Amino acid sequence: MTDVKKARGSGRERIFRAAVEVLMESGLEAAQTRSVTERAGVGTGLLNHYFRWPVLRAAAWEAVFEDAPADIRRADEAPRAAIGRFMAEAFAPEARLYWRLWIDAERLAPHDPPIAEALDRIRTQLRSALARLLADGVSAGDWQLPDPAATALRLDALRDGLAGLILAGDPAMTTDLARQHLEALFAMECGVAGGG
Amino acid sequence: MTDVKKARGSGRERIFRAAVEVLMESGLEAAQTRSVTERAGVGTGLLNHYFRWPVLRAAAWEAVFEDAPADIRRADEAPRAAIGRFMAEAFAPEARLYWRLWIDAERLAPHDPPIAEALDRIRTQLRSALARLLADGVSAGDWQLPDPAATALRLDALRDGLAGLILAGDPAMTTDLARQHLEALFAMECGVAGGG
DNA sequence: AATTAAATTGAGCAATGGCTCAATGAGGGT
DNA sequence: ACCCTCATTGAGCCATTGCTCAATTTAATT
Repeated sequence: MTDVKKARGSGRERIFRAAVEVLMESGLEAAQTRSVTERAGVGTGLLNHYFRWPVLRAAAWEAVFEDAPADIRRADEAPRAAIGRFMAEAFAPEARLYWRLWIDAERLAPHDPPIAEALDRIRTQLRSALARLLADGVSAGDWQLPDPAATALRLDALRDGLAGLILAGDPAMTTDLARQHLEALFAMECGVAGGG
Repeated sequence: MTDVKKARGSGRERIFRAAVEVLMESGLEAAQTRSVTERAGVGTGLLNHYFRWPVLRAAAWEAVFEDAPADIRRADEAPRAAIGRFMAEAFAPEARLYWRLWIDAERLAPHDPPIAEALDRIRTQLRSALARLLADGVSAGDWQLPDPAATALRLDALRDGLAGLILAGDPAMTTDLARQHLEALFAMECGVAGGG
């Protein structure tokens, strides 16, 4: 070994943390074992000693999204404030990394069981957190929704679709416009007449 | 050469047609040059003599979607009928192949210029065809929409998102449910109160 | 037939990327 | 010291895949 280990912890932990970092930088598909071992400062063999790449990759992916469901509605946050944040953060520049990871996971899921399982877990949690938030807003009288769970699913799916357009470089789609469309859907869901 | 050429035409044409077939069977990412030459019944060198793989792949992809924009609204079809078809066909089993090709293209576009250009062309045509259909329905008094173009974009994006959920194997999403959500959006866009 | 150009072939190149494995190092227990 | 176990290394294996290129066949022209 050279001398200075940048990161603390055992090789196993360092590899896992490095995997998370590499995923955030490169996305799911471009990420490679060599980038991970390089960043962790370990030999290539150690990664394969502790992990299988598809499993490590899925675990690191899940770690990235671990806190997301709880962040839908923060402690003591009013439903209105949480929805405001949801809209504001949905297409914020800082979210780009997460869109890419998310859409990569959707693409890989059919051929990558570990990713499919992780995606299912996080998606279920995210969607029920959003549905709960919407239902709480109804209880609080902030808005009306006939079926909060269905609305959550549509908001989720529309956000996915809009994020996909931005990532795919659709020249007619900007982050601002995407946010407006998402807000338009929410307004319609609440019974306000549709608009552009 | 063996003897019986399955397909007519020059090697160049046979390769192109084989590429289209392989795309439909394998999707954009799984498709390989060897599958194409094998199916075309030609040597591997011939493909590279006439094409560069990324270019051929994008051209074949575009050929698959070539007729789609015109098929949004068929000749002498009433707007109501066309929208009905749009909803019915959006998640039909026969459409699965196209969803996969579409979503593959969105994924590849950032790193694959030929695909990006083809995707842009088809997307623009599809979206304006849908917007025109929606506007015609307004003119015909079939429905009311404050901004048909914006509605077209939202229908487009929601369909993308829902198709992505199905393809990614979301256990909570079925083709029927997806159609209902898409129809729910259209109803809300037209001013009918939202529902699940 | 001879000549030229175009079509066609397929073994093999080169780069990629996950993973193996024999070797080495580092403690812990006796 | 001796042994045993676990951590660690990294050169190299192996499969994949787009693509090259020298050689061959086919076709048209004179």
